Amino acid sequence: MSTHAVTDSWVERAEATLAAAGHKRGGARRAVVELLDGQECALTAVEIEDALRRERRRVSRASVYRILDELERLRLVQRVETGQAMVRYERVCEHEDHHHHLVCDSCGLVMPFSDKALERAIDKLSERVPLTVSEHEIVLHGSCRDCAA
Amino acid sequence: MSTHAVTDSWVERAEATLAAAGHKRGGARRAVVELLDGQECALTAVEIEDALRRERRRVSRASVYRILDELERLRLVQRVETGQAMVRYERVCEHEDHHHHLVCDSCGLVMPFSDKALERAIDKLSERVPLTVSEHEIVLHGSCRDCAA
DNA sequence: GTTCTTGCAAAACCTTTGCATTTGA
DNA sequence: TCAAATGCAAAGGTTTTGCAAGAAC
Repeated sequence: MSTHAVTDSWVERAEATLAAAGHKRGGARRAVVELLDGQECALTAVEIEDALRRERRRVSRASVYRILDELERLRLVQRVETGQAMVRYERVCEHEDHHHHLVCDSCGLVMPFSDKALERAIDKLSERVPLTVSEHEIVLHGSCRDCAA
Repeated sequence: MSTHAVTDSWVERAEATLAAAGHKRGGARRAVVELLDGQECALTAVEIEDALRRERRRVSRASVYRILDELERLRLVQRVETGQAMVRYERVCEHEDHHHHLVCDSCGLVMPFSDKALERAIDKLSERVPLTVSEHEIVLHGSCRDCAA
């Protein structure tokens, strides 16, 4: 659903956006950006730190948070609130289809899904509401197949 | 949109459900339940504590959390995740129309909204997804009228 | 050389837990 | 009398911040 041919386009956009915003390059940020680019779904800061440690690219937790914060400000990543105490983050791809999340409340599994009818309903609705809507987030909670069994 | 004629029905249902679950009555819980019943939208634990202090019904923060936790377990209240660091809680009314939330990212204002087409889209979608869906949450982010001006 | 980046440790913040006391049935 | 409810203080877990050293431009 996400990483097809153009593996590096989001990374490239991220680098360009960061440079345009006056940032210098740094190893920690590069590691986080590259990791996020390879993910199908949203990760927590701790998961990011652990994944990087596993690939021997240790980055301090404070840096992970600072980097995510900056990427979010530049709209390169977005937060995903799943009601699981820790915030999750995932890259934002222009042109690629927008997805939302399914959360298994029993084991914590998070999966992406997308639905055109839902997006249409949201778009129409967004025009009739007392808010200039910039983003929306939809989370479905329940039991995944393993847990429901 | 919410509190019309039957002001006390949710409070009564809450009392009955709590009693049926083997709970005794207590002043702190009664204060929280009555406060929630008068709200149009979701509050955080701290907001609840402050509101109760203002009406001279001081309840310790630990009790507020314990009470909300129990009310949530009994499905009398539900959590609302708005991406604002603190979890919000609001009462759950059967038969009353289900609503979702608009969040102003600049001032933090939270408003309810509801939309039939959106609910239909969610219901249909819920059948086609690899999760037995029990709940869903929709949050629209943007700028409220005051902040967009 | 100046500014951004990073790590470490400490702080801040929200939420939960342990324990002793009070209260309800 | 027994179980539940409550307050207080302490602990837990996530996220943020201060500061100094290092890297980029």
